[in-house]
Amino acid sequence: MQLDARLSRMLHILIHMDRLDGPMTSELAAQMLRTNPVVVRRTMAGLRDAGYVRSEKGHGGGWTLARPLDAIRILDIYRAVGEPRIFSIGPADPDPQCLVEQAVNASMAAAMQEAEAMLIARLGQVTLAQIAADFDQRYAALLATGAIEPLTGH
Amino acid sequence: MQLDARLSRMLHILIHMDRLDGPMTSELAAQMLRTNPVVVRRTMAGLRDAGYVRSEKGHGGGWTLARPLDAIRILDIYRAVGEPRIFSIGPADPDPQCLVEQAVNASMAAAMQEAEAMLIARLGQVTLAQIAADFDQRYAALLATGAIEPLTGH
DNA sequence: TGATTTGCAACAATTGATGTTGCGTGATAG
DNA sequence: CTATCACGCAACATCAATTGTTGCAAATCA
Repeated sequence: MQLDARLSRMLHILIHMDRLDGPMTSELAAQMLRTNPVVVRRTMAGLRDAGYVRSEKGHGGGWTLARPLDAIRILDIYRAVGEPRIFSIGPADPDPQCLVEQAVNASMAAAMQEAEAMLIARLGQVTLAQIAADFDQRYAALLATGAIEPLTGH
Repeated sequence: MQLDARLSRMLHILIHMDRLDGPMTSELAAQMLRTNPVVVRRTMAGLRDAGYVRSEKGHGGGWTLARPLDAIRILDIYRAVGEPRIFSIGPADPDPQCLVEQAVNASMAAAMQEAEAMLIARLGQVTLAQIAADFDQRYAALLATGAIEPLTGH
């Protein structure tokens, strides 16, 4: 498998959702993510169960934010999508008989747990509102250069 | 794919190689790793090219260490196996047009680069001799409990 | 009633490490 | 000199998890 993009995709969609008035359909989200509405529903299901978004069926239905962006941290979404595996490297056998292999695993696990703890801590410090603010800056900067027109979607 | 165990496997085998007098055949290494000699040769090829091991063909041939364990860091082996991808999570599109997605990517990349830098730093601080010393402690501890007999392979 | 939209199950596609087979090459023993 | 051993390498199969896709049921609203 290549990279697991579920977290990135959800962050992306949630910020768009915040800027949209009215619910966002899975169809629209899928277009933004260049994927399939089913993939959107499947991934978003975790966010709904965790209370970060709501879904409505039928006419005028779709997805809406259940909390403001400043009340959602990246870490919250990471957990809501099921805390996917962070590392693609790891031990051959997590609980080996061989004492050499046990020593190798212990050494690697210590280093990786430290790195993981740092990453988790970082994800807990950044809110989606901060990412949205970064977007606003990028948008304003592009406007200033004349590279894009005001009000032409992002 | 599940976990990429090439680094762990090579660390494991290199320490065994150090404790063995005479070359280690790919066949023996494969038994230790519960895999195939071809997998061993394929993965070990990088270590040979980087100068950490030597390989000899024919009768009495096999693999031997080219440096003492205290002159090999985990980081060296990580690089010798081709610096495999560390994270299994990542952006949907590494260079998106969408400014929202750019902001998301920037935020995630910053956190992940910090974690990666910490991991790399840790891997650069641990030598294989240190892991071997940890093994020796585990071995002595098991001997003391009477759980194993002296000189019965590990 | 019909159109819209989510919910969900089932299955195919994709990707990269890993597993496997086969053959060539070099080295050593006898 | 021949047989055996062991690496080198190419080619292909296997596996696992996300992603992609199809189909159908259920709910909502005009």
